Amino acid sequence: MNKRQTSAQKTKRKLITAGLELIKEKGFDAINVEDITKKAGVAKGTFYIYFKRKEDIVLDISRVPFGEIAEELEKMEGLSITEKLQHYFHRFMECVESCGINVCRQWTRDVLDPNNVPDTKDGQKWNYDFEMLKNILRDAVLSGELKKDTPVELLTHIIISELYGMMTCWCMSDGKFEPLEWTGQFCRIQIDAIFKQYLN
Amino acid sequence: MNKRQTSAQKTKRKLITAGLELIKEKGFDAINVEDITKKAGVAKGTFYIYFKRKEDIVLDISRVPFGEIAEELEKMEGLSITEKLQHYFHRFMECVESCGINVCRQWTRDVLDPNNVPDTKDGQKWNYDFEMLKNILRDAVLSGELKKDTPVELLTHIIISELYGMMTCWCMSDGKFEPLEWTGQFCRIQIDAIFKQYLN
DNA sequence: CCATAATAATGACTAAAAGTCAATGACTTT
DNA sequence: AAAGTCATTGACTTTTAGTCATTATTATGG
Repeated sequence: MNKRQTSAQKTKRKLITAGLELIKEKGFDAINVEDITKKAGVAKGTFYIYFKRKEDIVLDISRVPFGEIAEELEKMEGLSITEKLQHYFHRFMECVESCGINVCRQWTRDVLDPNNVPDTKDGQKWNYDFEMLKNILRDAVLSGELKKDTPVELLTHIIISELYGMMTCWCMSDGKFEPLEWTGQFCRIQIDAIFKQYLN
Repeated sequence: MNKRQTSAQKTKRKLITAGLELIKEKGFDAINVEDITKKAGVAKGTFYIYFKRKEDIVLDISRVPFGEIAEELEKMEGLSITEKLQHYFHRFMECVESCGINVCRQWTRDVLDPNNVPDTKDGQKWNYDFEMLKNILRDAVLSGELKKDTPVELLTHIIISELYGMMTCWCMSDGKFEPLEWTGQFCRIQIDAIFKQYLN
């Protein structure tokens, strides 16, 4: 990587860091693009080199922690499908907690309309949770862990629905409960109920 | 009700109708306040007599169908708690479908931050689903249908999380599945799993 | 090492639209 | 019928997202 690419990466990182801090503290609607660039120590126009629209920075902010979980899950070996999902739920809510309610709010707002989510370099929508979870379920079908007639696509939607449901509800309630307590108490039950009929 | 009040009510209804049609068709972000007032046949300023902010109209738009369900549920007699909730899930998704994806998207965006949700005349936040569901669960505890140590508040959050999870997921997937099929296939399972340990 | 090309960064500027408010006149009250 | 109330208006202000011609910096190649 040459000097130019390094400094460009550095600038983007400065924007993401500044954005994260400001959104966490004040909320997305309460700040403007210039607040972010001032905090990052760059000019306003620079923001639009790295992000097409103001909202787009939130996807990059959350891609850092949430992207890690997806990688973890893909690497994981020797666990049952339900154990894998329980782990995923737990880590997801850990990220929700660490990102904070304002970031989660705006993130959810963004992904509600996939047309507003820009493709990344590798041509995937941010919401690659979906493809990743679907692959894991499909593998479980192929390996015989799940029955052949398992409706993989629908089940994937249900898992996503559980994850984003928890997050949405947490935001709506203004953070009235502990995400991790929640997953601890109910994830197992929900996942077991969903998969019961499809486990071999 | 005198002539003034009647005409004011009529104007508000015109705005809500115009707003619903435009948002359904084009999406909330793609229209502006003047589009709505033009369609309703009033001046721009009139909008701000009835709604503090542009977003606020969406809450009134969705309050019509979703408010009805809450009333239905409160009136319902002679049903078990799980039957009541199944009915609620079903009706909720019926409303989701009839409102259409653009309205649901903006509605979800709005309620994600309760601070942005204005109180209604009766001093309640829009999200009175929560209070209503909590009351139903509390009644079930009092009547002995549910155990005394049922964590009513937490269970209410979980039900809300299931409802809004389905809706969020539907919006995220750009309407890739049928909400009613979904509830038909999975509601009973989810609700049974959640309540199993608390039923007497 | 210098000339030229390529790219990153700048910040003044434009455009769009949210939200305000003083003025108007239709309706209500006394 | 005079005074008062309140819904309505639309021109105006304000805010801010997003653009773009220009400048600064780094890479390239003869």
